[in-house]
Amino acid sequence: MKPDDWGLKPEDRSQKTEARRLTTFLVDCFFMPELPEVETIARGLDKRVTGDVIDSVWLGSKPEPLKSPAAEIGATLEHSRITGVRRMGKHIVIDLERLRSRSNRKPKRRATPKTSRGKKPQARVLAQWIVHLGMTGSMLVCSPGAPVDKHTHAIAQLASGRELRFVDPRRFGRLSVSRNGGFEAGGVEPLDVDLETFVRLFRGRKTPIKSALLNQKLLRGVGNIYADEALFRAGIRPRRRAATLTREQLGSLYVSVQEVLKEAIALGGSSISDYVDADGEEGFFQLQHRVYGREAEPCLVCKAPVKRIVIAGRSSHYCANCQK
DNA sequence: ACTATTTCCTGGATGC
DNA sequence: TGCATCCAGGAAATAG
Repeated sequence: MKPDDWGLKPEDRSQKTEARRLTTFLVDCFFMPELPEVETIARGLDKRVTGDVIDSVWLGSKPEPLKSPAAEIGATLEHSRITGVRRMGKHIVIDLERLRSRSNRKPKRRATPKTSRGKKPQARVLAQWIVHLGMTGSMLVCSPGAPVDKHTHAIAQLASGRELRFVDPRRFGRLSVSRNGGFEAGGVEPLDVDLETFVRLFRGRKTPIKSALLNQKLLRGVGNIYADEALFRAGIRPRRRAATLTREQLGSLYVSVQEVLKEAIALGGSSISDYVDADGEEGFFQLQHRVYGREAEPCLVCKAPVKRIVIAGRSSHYCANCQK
């Protein structure tokens, strides 16, 4: 898109705006992982690594990405079979089934806990590997020979001969394990929640609706981009206090949030197949943003310039004409 | 109990 | 050319 297409003279745009647009574009290239991206990545991983066994684990020396003690992560992941990969909020949850180690198998120790004795023949010790991608994190399924990125923080060697790698240059991502498989993400799933529960989330809240949408303890999975997009579609300004929204507006927001997320998942799902492969990083189609990153560009509905303000330290984009 | 603000972290772009 | 500064983001920590 060239300046001419926007109907604006180049001198109308400040250099700062230009720089910000460029930055937003670059951020886009990283595919900031919000709910739809994480969903797509989790599905891709599920297809690739479910059934495989983690033989051994290497963890990097940088402490930030590790939320659980390194020793605990290692002990939990090694000798575990991956039974599935799914998404909870913005978290990737890798379900694990602990396998008895070789040394334990020899003495034929009784593996069945007393509580379930007689019900099931073999004990299934469940655990979970929880991954949060932060801003720039990625989970790659690689061949062992693939060059190791310098920002690699964890490598799980799989019995199939492949490796599952966690790479994150900015180290906002987090790794942790849940030894009993009881990870709780907090908040409700935007795509599962019913309208009544959704409406109740915002009752009596004085905080701007944008902040409430970003609060993972209320709704989990919505990030800065999809919050802006959902509010635009619902015709609600990001600074509106949550409690002041009418029931009708909340209903509209409910629909918009689900619409935006579902559309993004559909787009991701159709093109993500190679994203998690180190060699096949083709990226994936993204939902056409209507306001996010479009400061000073004409609103796609009314042509008024899109505004940018800062809420809770995050840039927020909206059309002052279409959103009330 | 809520809400608002600050902090962490890097790489790429800009400013002087 | 180079060095300092800014900026993006999620969530935990801190302050009010």
